Amino acid sequence: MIHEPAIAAPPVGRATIEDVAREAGVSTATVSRALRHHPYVAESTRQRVLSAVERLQYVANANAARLASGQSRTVGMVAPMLTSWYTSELTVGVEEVLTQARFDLLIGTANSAARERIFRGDARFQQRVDGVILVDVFCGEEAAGRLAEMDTPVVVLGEQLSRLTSVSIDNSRGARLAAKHLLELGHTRIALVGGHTNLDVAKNVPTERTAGFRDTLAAAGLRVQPQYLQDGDFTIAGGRDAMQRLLQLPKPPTAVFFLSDEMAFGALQAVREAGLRVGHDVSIVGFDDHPVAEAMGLTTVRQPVRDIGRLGARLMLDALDGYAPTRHHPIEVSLIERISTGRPA
Amino acid sequence: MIHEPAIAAPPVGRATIEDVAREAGVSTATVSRALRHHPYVAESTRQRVLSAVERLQYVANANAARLASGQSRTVGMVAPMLTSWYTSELTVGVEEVLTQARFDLLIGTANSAARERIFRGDARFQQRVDGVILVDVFCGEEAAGRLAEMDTPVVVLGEQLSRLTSVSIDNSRGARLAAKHLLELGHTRIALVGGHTNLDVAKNVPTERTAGFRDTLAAAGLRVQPQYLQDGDFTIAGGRDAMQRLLQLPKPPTAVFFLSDEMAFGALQAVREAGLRVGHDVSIVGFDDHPVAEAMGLTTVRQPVRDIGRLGARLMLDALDGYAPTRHHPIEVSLIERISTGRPA
DNA sequence: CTGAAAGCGCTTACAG
DNA sequence: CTGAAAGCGCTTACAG
Repeated sequence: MIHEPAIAAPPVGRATIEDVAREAGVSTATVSRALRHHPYVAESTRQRVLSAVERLQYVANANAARLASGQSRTVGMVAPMLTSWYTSELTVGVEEVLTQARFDLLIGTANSAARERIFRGDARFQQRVDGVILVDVFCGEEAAGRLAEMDTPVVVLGEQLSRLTSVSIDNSRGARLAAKHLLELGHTRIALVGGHTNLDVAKNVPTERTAGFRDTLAAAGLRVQPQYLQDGDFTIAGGRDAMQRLLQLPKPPTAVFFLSDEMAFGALQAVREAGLRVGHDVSIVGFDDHPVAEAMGLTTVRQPVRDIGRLGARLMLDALDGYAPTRHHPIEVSLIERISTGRPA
Repeated sequence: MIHEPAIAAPPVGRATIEDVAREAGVSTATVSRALRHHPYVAESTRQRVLSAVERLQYVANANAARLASGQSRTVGMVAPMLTSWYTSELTVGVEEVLTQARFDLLIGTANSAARERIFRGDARFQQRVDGVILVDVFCGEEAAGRLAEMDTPVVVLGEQLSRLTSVSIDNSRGARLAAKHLLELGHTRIALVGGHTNLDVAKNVPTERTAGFRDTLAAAGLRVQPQYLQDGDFTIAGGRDAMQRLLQLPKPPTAVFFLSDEMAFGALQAVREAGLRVGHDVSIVGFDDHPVAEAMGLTTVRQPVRDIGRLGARLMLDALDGYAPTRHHPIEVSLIERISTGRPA
């Protein structure tokens, strides 16, 4: 025996805009307008719609909305080394702002092939997104010019380009702060550990930091001796190896500036393994203010990575709103003094 | 003077399925089938469609596809403390697998209100996703039973629940490995630093680890003295404070087990600040194998967090494919010996 | 301020 | 194996 339901069954699955329209006694067009804060909707009508929405637990189907409006409400982000601390942190900031504005984030890795295509204006990526955030892609002014021509807004993070909206720290200034700190402590035998081999794209980062550091030393009449220049590969292990090489020198440096905190972490370990005391026998300065840096007592140049991501996302939203003066947004760095630096022994 | 284009202008914007159909001389239905590896499409037809797709640089509009098929191709993930290392790492693993399968990931924070709603089967979240991955939500068997009744598949990460598909390490076993290691080194004055205040939800983690650790000590006729039990808040700073308290004891422990690497990082610093040597005066064991642990020389219980995320995502995809035997998937932990542990002085 | 209707670009029974 | 056509759930000129 089959039972007929006594009354019409409630709609299975989620309520649609039509259910809301019926419930509120208006058309679907009005529901759509009321929900998107369209002007020219009578306040009383809006209230009726809102209460129907509440009763029905209505949530608009994003796919339908996007299809109908032709807006994907999605921002693409292209970055190298997705799993690095830096990129994760940036992503968290971007995601935070985007999510709040009900935008989706589509993440792509920037291997060289992918980058090529973006710069050529390949449709595949652009078609799916309303705008693109480029992280540490370092394409140069020429490619940037082409990107500026596209109808898809572009925001660049980590580099300054004259024709694109961009957000980045002043790498040179950060390095100068580090140099100044070491000079003030009285160091003269100063080493610098950077890295190039591991960086497919972001070559300007080591270049700018190295230049800034040298400038400040030069102004004090000092220079980095060739044997005090080491490649640390921008990895923990590389930093450790570089530090070991420095310690084995006949006349080791009394202070070392590492272009990233992770390299400095490796160095702290190397110093300890050598039975020396950090901040005493050797002073160490990093760059980043990695979450673990405080616990390690590492003096470092702090860059607010998550804030950079947040600002980048906000600029993208502005651009999508049509309000987008193309300009560069510099972000402040600062020196955080901890126990890894001290006067030379 | 206005120039008429000599030939029809190429379609502005992206190619649609209709353009492809025209180009290939078939219907849109056939294009759709050919592209989704539908059986019953003649090989020659498929080839023609594929080459038209290539020529037109066609990419299907995901919004339209999702709307038409009724599948969101989106998986929701709910986790506490989105910015913690653990959650980020897990997310990377989940995202990796999902992206590969062309699924989107929608992330939500599991504050208590949000969790409440999920367990009540609130439609808002579920409506937008095909399935939900719950991270460290620790809802208990009762709520899990309700979740199991839903038509939306659920995968739980970090806890074992009888009626849900789940992935987690054996916390007790990890702690036992740590205890065994310290016992074998000859330690008897052993402390344990856990934390409860900072953990809104994942209370079973400290509980299970603590129990496992005590069991192994008990089997050796030892126990953790009350003054050797400290709360480290599961933060770096908390670990440091806890270590300082332990070192100030009239008879400090010779070894300390920290229930997380981050707490252990803080402890390493405290030991160094006290002028003592890690692995010599005090042995320290962590839990996680955080990316920085190796550089710190920290002996720890390794859990493959990213792998857990990957497996969780794969199980979700299986469930969405209809192949989903509900069961628990245990993940192996292992002890990584480094220089932070040694024989008691 | 509001509604009827077309349309966004796909997918999928249904019929052949 | 393939096509015509309906339909997914919205948005948006257009007309009132």
